[in-house]
Amino acid sequence: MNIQEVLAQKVKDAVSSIYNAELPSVEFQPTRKDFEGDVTVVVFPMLRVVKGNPVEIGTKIGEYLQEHVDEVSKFNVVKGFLNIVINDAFYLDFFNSIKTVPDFGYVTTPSKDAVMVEYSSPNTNKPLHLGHIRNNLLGYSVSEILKAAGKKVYKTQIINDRGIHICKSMLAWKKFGEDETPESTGLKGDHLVGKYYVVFDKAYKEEIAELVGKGIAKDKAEKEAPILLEAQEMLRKWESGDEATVTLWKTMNGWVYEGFDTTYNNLGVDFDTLYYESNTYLLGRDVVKEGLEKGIFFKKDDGSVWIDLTDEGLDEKIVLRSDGTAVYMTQDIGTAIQRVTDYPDINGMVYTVGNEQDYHFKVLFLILKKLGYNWAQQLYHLSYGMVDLPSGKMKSREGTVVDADDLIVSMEKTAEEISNELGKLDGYTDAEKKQLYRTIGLGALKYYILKVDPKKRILFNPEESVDFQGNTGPFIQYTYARIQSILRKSEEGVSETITSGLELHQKEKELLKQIRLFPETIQLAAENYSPALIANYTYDLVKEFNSFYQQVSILGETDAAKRQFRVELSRKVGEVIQSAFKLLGINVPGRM
RNA sequence: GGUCGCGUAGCUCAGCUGGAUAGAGCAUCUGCCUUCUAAGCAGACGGUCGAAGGUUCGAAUCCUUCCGCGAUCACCA
Repeated sequence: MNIQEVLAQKVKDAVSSIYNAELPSVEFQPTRKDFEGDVTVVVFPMLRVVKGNPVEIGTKIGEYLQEHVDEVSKFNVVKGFLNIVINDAFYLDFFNSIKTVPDFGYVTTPSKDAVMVEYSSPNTNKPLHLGHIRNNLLGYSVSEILKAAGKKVYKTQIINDRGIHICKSMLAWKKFGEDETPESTGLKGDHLVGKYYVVFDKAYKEEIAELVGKGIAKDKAEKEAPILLEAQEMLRKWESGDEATVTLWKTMNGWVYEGFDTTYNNLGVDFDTLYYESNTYLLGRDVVKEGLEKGIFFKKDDGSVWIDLTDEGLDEKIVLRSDGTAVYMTQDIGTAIQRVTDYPDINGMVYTVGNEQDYHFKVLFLILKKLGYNWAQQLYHLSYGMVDLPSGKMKSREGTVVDADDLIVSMEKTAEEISNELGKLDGYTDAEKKQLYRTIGLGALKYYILKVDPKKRILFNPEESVDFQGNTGPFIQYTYARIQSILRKSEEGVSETITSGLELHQKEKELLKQIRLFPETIQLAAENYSPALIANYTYDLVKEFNSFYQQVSILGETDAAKRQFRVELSRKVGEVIQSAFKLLGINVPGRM
């Protein structure tokens, strides 16, 4: 039983024995820094059951607790708040119990149920940009958090590798590409293909302008521009399996995948399994037919199939076109079912997709529920806000995107500049330095994005570089490096002996309190699918440690038992920083 | 117009399952490196928590209305 449960029971006992009244529940909160105490009981809610002066009630309960609970050493009452001081022995016991636990905070016995987390899911016609970075970091981090909370996780994506937009790049390359390849140009494959996506758009716009110049209406010109018709023809050829088209498609997608792999690798994200739209876009049609027979869907006169969701406060939604072809929704229904078939232990899925698709997922989940899948109760749309620039939305065709690869490089460069300025890396080889710049640069970028509540939009200003001071990744990494430096200089290992009888410094106590919160923070982050909670937790821990570091001498302490304890405490803080950052996909350096 | 989300210090964000005097970082200013890494620490300055009502002993937090910003409401994905 943890201390809070003990206290809750004892408070109830106190009220029962003093006032002969039954408390339904006890409300706790951490004691504010301005008051003495570790945990605070709020007296006000008790007034419903116990009539009287809150201060007097609090005092009586405090006296009772002090007498009946070993861990309670002191108390004070301010207004209706009973502040309780927990004795040092309790914190030392706690520390002894976790000191050598390797993955403290993680649940290491995974549940039988698995959850599949989908993220990234790019189109294969252009390189990844900052928006994808947020998606990737969120999806990866939430996967790691769910794992740490005891879930079995499959990471996946659905690669949008077909469709008219893909044909546009293909066609432009075929017409204007002059057989360029990643090898011949030195361009990364995804960037090369992206270049032709832009080339297409330019040619398309020129054709429209030309047609409009001949007196054709603009909307008509947009539909009849020859290059667009040609792209549509190419899509038809692709769908009918035309060999030359399919070969070109395979070649260019191959370039893109190679490029994506590099970016994913640089970003440090990975996947357990992949789904390709070209394999799944036909899925779901059979399911829709079944659902039609069961009366879940209905057919309109033109043959298109719909679902009526007006009872749920939504509209009617199409699930199959009148010509019998699949829409986005059809495909997603099929893919979801396919995934559960492929991985029968799945009970729940997380879709990491921007909030512009909130409505789509609301509908998708409802449809799957109506189709009677029990796992449909466990679907979650990890909906996140867009990443905007000061100039507004990023648009790849207009070249206003922040390219993922460029951004990573520029973060590394900034890390290098700052490191050189500070000049603390004597004795590091060039390779070690390079590795470190990457760790720090990526740490800054990842933390910057993950510390924000997923559902909020992010305004990214490329002119102002991401900070390396204050509430940032590098600040936390720096603290970790400091701890490692202490450990290198320290002679002491982790002692097997129980630390007891020490009088704790206030800063030590605060650190132990913060460490104690780690397991529940992981659970909370998992329940809320929020890496931001982990980031904020880690920042608080690190701030507390730096304050401790500044005020209390660790290696300079002459009392051997105290020194040993402080070294071990520092080591544990370092371990928690590392564990927490692992959940964010951020590495920590031994020096910096 | 309907639906959903957001609005907290000059800027970027915490806090939101109701609790004490609303917290950090950046920026500005003041101290602290002959002592464990100053990417640090300590402090100052900075707020009608978008507005107005309501519920409550108590509201940034819950409810209603309004204002502002964004998204969405395709036989696109």
